[in-house]
Amino acid sequence: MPFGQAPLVPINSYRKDENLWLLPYNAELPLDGGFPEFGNGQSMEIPKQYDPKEAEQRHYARWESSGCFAPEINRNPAAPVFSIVIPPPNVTGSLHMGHALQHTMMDVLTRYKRMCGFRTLWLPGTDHAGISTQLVVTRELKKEGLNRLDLGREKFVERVWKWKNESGGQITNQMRREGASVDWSREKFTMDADLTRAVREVFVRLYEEGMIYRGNRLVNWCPNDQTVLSDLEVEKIPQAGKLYYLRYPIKGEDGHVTVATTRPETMLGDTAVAVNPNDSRFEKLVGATILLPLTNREIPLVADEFVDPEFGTGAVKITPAHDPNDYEMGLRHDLAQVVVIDAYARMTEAAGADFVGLDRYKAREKVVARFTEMELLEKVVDYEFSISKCERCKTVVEPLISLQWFMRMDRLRDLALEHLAREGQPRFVPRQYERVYSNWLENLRDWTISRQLWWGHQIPAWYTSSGETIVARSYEEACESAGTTELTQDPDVLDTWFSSALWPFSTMGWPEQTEDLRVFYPTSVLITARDIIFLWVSRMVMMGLKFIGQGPFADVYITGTILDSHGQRMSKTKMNGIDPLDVFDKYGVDATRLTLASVGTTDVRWNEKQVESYRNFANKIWNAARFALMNAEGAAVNPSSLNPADEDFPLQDRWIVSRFHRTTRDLRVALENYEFHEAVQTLYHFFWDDFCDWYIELAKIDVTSEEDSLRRTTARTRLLTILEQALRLLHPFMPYITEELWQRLPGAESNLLHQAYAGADATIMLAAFPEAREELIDEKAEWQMKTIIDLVSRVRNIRSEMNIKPAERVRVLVGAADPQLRDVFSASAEQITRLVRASELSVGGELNAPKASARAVLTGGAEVAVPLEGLIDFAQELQRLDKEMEKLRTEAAKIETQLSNPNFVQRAPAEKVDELRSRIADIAQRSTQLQQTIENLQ
RNA sequence: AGGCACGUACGUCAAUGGUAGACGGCUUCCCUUACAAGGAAGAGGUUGGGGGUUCGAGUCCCUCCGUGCCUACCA
Repeated sequence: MPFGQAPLVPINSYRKDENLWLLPYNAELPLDGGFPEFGNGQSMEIPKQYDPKEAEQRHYARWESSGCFAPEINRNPAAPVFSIVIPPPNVTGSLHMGHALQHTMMDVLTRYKRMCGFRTLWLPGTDHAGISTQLVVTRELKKEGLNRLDLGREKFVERVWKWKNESGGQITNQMRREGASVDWSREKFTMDADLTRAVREVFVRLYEEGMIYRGNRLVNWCPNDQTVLSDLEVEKIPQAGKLYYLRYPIKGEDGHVTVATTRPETMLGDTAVAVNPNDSRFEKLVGATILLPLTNREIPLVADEFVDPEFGTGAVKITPAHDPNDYEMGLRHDLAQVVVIDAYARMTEAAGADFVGLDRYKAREKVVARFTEMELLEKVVDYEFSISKCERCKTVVEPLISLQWFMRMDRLRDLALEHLAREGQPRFVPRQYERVYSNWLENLRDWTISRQLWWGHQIPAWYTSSGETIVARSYEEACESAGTTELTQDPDVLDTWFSSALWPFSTMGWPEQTEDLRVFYPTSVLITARDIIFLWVSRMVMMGLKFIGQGPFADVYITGTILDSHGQRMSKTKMNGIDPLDVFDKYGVDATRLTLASVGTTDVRWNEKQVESYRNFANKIWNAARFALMNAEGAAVNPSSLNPADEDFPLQDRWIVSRFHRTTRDLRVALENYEFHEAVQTLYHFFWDDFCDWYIELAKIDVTSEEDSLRRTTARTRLLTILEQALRLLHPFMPYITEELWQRLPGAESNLLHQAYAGADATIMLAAFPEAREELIDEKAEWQMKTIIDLVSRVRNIRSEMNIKPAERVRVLVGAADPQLRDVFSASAEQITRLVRASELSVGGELNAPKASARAVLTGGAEVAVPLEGLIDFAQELQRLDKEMEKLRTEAAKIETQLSNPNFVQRAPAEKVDELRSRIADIAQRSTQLQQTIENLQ
């Protein structure tokens, strides 16, 4: 069971008002029926604290089974398309922070576009992960005292499938917990029959075009995993080592040449010594013959530009069979390749009778000992260099000459570079990765695609008894082509990344020209981590261009990395990983998603406090909804109630509508530009600051009125409607809590769905994402509210600074010369009175306050006074006003400096200059009034 | 060795070249019937150092210092 049933936890048992209200549906989870029924419009008891587990258990199965995730839910044939293919996690994997991060972003976009009415597909699946999976099963066998050779290939592969079917893919259940709105009906696995078919098709076509070939090359070999590795699967690790200076005698002379090496044991396979042709020290020696110690071989001294005269002794030993550079040089000089190390990193017979069978490191000691005996070891110095290790098992890789399959990359590379140059695709976010990507492509070398494993796509090449190679789509086709059934298939499998490279189109049915391929390819965006730009992103681009003729995605978004709290990378070996499932349990999925969505493209340290604050935000949403629902009688969600053209539209309503549309606009822009952090900030502040702190407080008087009036119903309707709209904005980020609350709102029904989903079950995930209506962004209302907020804040500041107890009522006097301003204050007098806890609020043209008052000057020139007869400490008040004055002076000084600079006035945009002028005017007016106030006090 | 990124409040991070912000933490006050996982009011910054471009630089350029990451065929 992926997510266990959470027990009901008594809420906050220490609290005096502990409530044990139970939701009507606690006894049974509605997993079988429709969406839970909530009392539409009837008042109901709702817990004070949000329990995320409740909602998390309730909705996912419902969404999935009612087909909400599948693009078919969209009934609009002309709908625009949005598609993403998931970077397939390893089938052996379990969810880690990196997945959770990427999935959150993909889900946010997918849910957003779906609500916008797009035909939306997010296609899930897993990767067969060749080596990892084979190792997992091998370990399992080991516990039974078996190894894979005991079973044989066929049985072993069967066993891996069994493992895959039983234990693989736990990550898919974890993704359900995340709320990922992927279309499970299209789930793929890289070794599914149809994907295997695509793999073979690609292999055969590339082979036929000469882009796949088999040959002997020096490759990276892992002596532990017994397989070849591509360059990208090898990691270079700096390491303290030694540099050995070995003397090689020169034939026919007394002298010797000294070479420096980090790997003395390879000298047994040397077939030359090389020097730089321009190195005068060795000029006479080029062409000489060297007597290679410990062997009976004579080797030439050759000249090659590659040799750096500055390094070591200027003379280099050449071992073409065991070093990549030497290999290349060997080809240039037609040198013999003497293989002295085998696949198990042991010395071969060619290394000589004294060394055969020795491990490479034992052989090293022995070579060094012999050189010492013969007095041919000149010196040994400490030396730091990079050593190549197998990325997976950390064994030191051995360069070996081996018969493998390779893919020529030159033409594919050119396709990708052209795609970038001509169409600017893929577009990388952030931009700088474009260069990383293109630089890598430019230096691309052939790709070793065969692996000596059993688990994977076996190479579709067969050999006849006479050694002929047949590459075909199937055994049958191969037989036909060979004219015999006596064929042996190549035992190797393909690099896992070969099938991954085809993922964006193989998952959509290619090579068939399917409807999915036509509709959903190319995909809209790829969201992934930067470490697979080369391994995966570039290869998908090349394959997509080659086989479909179009790049696989328009945009590539590269996420940052989540580091641990000390700034270290999270890793299994370091045991410093944070398990996203633990975070879900502790703070809820929605809060975790908000945290993750706030991670941009740079690395961030994991900060649990951040999750906690978003958990609090979820609770805030819950309680705002709780308030609305507790006061919902007689009202229901009604979008047409938010038309400010209607009469009787109080300031707070005009204002919140304006803020809402501004928020919607900013949010949409942020999402379209992948500015997730910006999007979250925008939502957070709209909901908490605008909606909760001000709108609800201002609307409270009407909404909670005892009397059943039209005014009350209207206020309630608007509150519910704004809330409903806000939940829609939040939904892509916080799918669970928004659905949970939405389902409870009276009037939240199928008529709110986007028209593309007409007829579907009512769910917020199919509700229309709000449109930003510019004409409803009301600058005047926002300015008016700003003055009210300013007034309220000033009075509160006075109360706080004067130590007036919260319970104590004060008189508040406002003087405003501007009649419009007076109207604004008067119209909202009731609300202001409540917010500043005043006994009385009077608004007049000028301020007639007793001397013993605390005062403040507002933006726009209004003044406010709080009479504090007997309470006021004049010295303290003076200090407070001085501080205020100081603030104004500092600000004024800054602006003055700018305005007094003739260059600024001349060259800055007029708009900017005007802005500063009006600000300075406002400050000047306030300063004058403040100064007057201060003088009156003295 | 090259390349890229980063360095901003006590912490973690934001800021199309135009008034440096958020969240957490901290101080003071408040269990005010949506929410103490809350409310109100505050304190806290020469944006790593130095130079330059610009009317104006956290932002662009140079340089130095620190920190990460990636690429590379110096034995």
